[in-house]
Amino acid sequence: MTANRQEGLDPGERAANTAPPARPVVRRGRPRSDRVHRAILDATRELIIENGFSRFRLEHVAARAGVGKATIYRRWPTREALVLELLMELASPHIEIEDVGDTRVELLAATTNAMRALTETPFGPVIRALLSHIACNPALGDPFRAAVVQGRRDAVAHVMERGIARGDLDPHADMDVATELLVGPVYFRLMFGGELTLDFAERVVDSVSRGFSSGRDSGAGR
Amino acid sequence: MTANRQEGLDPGERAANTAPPARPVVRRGRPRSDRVHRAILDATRELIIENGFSRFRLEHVAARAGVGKATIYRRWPTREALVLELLMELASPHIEIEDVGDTRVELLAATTNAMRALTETPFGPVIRALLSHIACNPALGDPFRAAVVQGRRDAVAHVMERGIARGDLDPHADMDVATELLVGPVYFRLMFGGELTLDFAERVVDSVSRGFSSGRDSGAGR
DNA sequence: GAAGATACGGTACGTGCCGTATCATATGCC
DNA sequence: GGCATATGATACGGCACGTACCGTATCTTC
Repeated sequence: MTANRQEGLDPGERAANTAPPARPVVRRGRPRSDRVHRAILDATRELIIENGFSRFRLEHVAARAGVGKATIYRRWPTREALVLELLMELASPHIEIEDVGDTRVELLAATTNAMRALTETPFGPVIRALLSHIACNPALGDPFRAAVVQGRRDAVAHVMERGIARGDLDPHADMDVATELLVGPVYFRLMFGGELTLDFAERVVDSVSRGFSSGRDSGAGR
Repeated sequence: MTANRQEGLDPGERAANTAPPARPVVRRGRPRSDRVHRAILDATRELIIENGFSRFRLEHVAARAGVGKATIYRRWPTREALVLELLMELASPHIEIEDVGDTRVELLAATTNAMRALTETPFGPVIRALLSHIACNPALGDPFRAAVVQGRRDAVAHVMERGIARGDLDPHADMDVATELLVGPVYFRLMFGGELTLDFAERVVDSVSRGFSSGRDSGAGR
């Protein structure tokens, strides 16, 4: 997420594209300060956690970061763009699921990774404050979904494939809803209350693995 | 709005509680107009759906409802309180799950009720806009959880009990995470993208019912 | 039926923050 | 050393906030 803020003066070249715009190799004049960049992102994180997004003011960011307002606007066109960069930065470390050769452990990791990111890192308070905007504002939601959510889906899909290859999972297990089943409950509790504990994660994973159905033929099974 | 016995309580005194701001029954002077109350809530619903919560302006509500701004502030202390009342009003019709004698149908109803409320009624856009506030602001979240979320939990619990009694569900099926498993995926997709279709609901319910595990002993099962 | 109390639609006001513009100064590259 | 750009500061018009008043309308109480 670093090293791409090059608004404005860049001649013609960059359409709003997915690829991080190649920074022009030669750049005359005073270079932008990495210290300023970090200070702004840090202040953004702190203030969102303290006040939520609705009371999040760029003027407060500038004040806390010890920076002029214009310096922020020079780097990010909107406050959504600023917050998106923060969100990506915080989310990226908690996506991947290591192959440890044990399907249950890996399924559990899908749930606990999401859970611990929410409970033990600043990602939790930040995304909590941004849920509505991710859901309502495509400028924030679309890039977030493309990167973070899709990353999680891919990670879960790999776990499922490995589990099926090992014979631990039903080959007909529904990959298309696996992420929803493993991670959805965590976000449900984030929004609507309830403990986010290891015990909860284990119950979720066990239920998803074994299912609710009795052995009988009638009723809940397909 | 229901009459509510409040004796000598000052009308401005009431905390933001589950009940609408009920006035003392005996009240001198001109009474508050129910027509105005409705017009404000209707305008609120329309404007949130049209513009989302972030561009939701009380001045627009006043204009569309044909009402003075002060009239809104006289009834609700903050715009969150106003929107909370709307939210409660919209949520209540989609909670209960009828006993139809068929466990799968009832489990499916737990998921589709939540889903259809989000896709086919104004509840969807409204709660989407309020997710952050519900997650972050106890003044909004606590009453919502107490009424709506707990109501859903109870409904799901009854479905589970009936399913167990019928022999369709494993008596050890984990009630404590059932709501999360059946409804969590729906809210996950509301926030993070993906279709909210009947097919999706059926996949969720079938997966929860049958589980991912193969018949084998190793791996994913408990 | 009169008097008092409160709600009503409307308007004006001070405040806070937005996003932009423009300073003088600082800092790095040639 | 000179140039180009970044930086912190400040000022600006604009919008919506939340409050405080109007004059009027509609109830209850006497």
